[in-house]
Amino acid sequence: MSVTLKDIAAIVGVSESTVSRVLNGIPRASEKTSKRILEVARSLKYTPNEVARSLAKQQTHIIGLIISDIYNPYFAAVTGGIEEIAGLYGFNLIIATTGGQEEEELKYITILKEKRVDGMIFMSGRMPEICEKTLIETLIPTVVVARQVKEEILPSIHIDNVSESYQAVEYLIKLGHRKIAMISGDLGDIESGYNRWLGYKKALADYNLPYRAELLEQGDFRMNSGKIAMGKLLQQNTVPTAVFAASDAMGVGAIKAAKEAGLRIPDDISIMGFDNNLISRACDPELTTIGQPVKDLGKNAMEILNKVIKGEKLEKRTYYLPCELIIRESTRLLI
Amino acid sequence: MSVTLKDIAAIVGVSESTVSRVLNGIPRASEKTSKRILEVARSLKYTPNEVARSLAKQQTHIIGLIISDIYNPYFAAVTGGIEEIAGLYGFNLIIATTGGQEEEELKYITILKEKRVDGMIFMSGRMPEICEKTLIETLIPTVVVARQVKEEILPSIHIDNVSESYQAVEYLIKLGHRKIAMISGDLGDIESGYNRWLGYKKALADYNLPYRAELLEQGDFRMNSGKIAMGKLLQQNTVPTAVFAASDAMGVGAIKAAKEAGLRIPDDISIMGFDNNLISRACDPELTTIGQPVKDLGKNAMEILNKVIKGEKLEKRTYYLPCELIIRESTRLLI
DNA sequence: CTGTTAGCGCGTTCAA
DNA sequence: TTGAACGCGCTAACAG
Repeated sequence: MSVTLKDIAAIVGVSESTVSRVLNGIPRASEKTSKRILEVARSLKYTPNEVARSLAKQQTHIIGLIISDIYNPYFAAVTGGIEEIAGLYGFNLIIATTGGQEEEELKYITILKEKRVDGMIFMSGRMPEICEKTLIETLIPTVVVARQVKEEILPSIHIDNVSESYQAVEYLIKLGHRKIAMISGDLGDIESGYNRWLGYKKALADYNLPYRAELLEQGDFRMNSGKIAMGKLLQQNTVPTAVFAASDAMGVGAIKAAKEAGLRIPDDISIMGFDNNLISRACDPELTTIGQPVKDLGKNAMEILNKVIKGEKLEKRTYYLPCELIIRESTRLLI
Repeated sequence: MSVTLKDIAAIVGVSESTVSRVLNGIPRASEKTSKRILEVARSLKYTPNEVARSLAKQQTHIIGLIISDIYNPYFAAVTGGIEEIAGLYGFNLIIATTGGQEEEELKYITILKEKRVDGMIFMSGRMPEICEKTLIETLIPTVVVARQVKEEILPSIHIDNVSESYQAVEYLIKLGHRKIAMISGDLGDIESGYNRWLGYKKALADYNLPYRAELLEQGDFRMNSGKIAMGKLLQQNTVPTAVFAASDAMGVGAIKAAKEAGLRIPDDISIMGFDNNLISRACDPELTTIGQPVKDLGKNAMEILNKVIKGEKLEKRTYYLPCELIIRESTRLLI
């Protein structure tokens, strides 16, 4: 097939190990043979066989990423962040998409283990117990992204929805708003629903603003529900001067409704949306952003994973994305 | 480390080769030992070492994907398509993003060769000669996506921009439109610019509609340029009843301008955009689509690559995505 | 400074 | 039906 160490050794008239050392830049071989070896290697277009090397060194320099869906821009962004940092540390990325199906997830955990990846990152909508158990059993360094883990064994990283939502609302308050409405998602969704609402409530409390039930509308994170919710908000007595939506999609919906009602944005009303990276960037590339982009979630995950692989001790098992705010100013979302 | 064939062999009291055969389902070994081997393997949670297997069999079951940017939903979609089909054939995907930089591209071609991937898919904004040359030299089965290749060596697959643009315009014509404007991209861009414009022109000609220079405006594929272009189109004498934009982003921009001018869509004017998957889906998940999704580009690429890997002969070197139309009806893009 | 030897874990003849 | 032996390509420990 392709040229090997042996071939080079034969031509130069030395042993394989000498060639290996020279090619790996290991301490001083005699300059003469060293030079000759490099020459021959180049002229033969020698390409080291990483598979053989992996077998010998028991490490593949490959990270396995288990993800539910790459079409989703949110996941794509995180994936990009992971790849970026992985490259920095000399890792390549194998991606495995599961469609969020447990069966597929288990299948890929096995495949990645067979491939002897150096580490894994698991990011899915849910974190089935069986998957967590299987991941732990592989003994392969693994980091879980954005899901609460049962056991405190696998390190995980999350977006701190409470704190970020808090800061978004705080931002509005500091702009002078007093009547701030919220379009939340399903409050049964602990992270994106309940916790974002919690942050909203906390911010109001801390700034001594009354929490008014009529200023809360629930949606389903999708655009149309935001539009409907906004419609309701506009029809009641206390019309808000600002609205905070739990997803950017709902934020866009809210903008739609507001404009249809003849309101100007942001002159008449400010609308802010929690960035899920689904819409904002696509709709307006010029959009100003505050805080860190979603891809940092991936970057951080990979940084943590790298530490685990290197055997460094982690300060904690549960990390939160150390960011200010992942939102965009709705005023720029105008279409 | 982990349990190997040898371990199992020792316990059962047979040779490694027997274990290997049984575990690989190779012809009949005596049922008794066979069963015992499987038992032991399971109880020891034996996981075959794919790295060793790769070395022995000289195939890794890995496909390398070289891509400029995973954040771009267009590339993400193609990637998803590739992964989907790759999985079907038992391949895993290593992704390498290059930011479109030649240097990085060359670097990754080398890395993937070292990793002895079974095949590669190259998809970038451009196709530098040096990259093409390097790809060919690797002797690894490779398929190029969406770029014209110099040599007729590497098989490639493209979107047929002329034909699709033609069909988009034809669609509008069949809806009864006679004054159809086009917002093109940079005509210096052969594929997305010139060819889409060409399809537009051809369709008009085939249906005996006059080509009017004043109905053509150029943009830069981005939303804002579409808005500006639309503004100009609306200020002249012959106001079009339909507009075809060379990108969905420009289509959205056109919609913006039209609405600001007080036009209702699609009642007053129809707007259609060439789908680049950048905006449409994000802005309106309910959007009706015509034709095949972008991800099919990836699917097809992987199907072709698989044939090459299997050693099947290809009927041709240059493929076109066998689709009708990759567009979306602008009327649903309304925001 | 360099060669020898011994793996890494598995697949695959070729005999037995 | 099964086992022994060798090879895949490279690394690493130990002599020399």
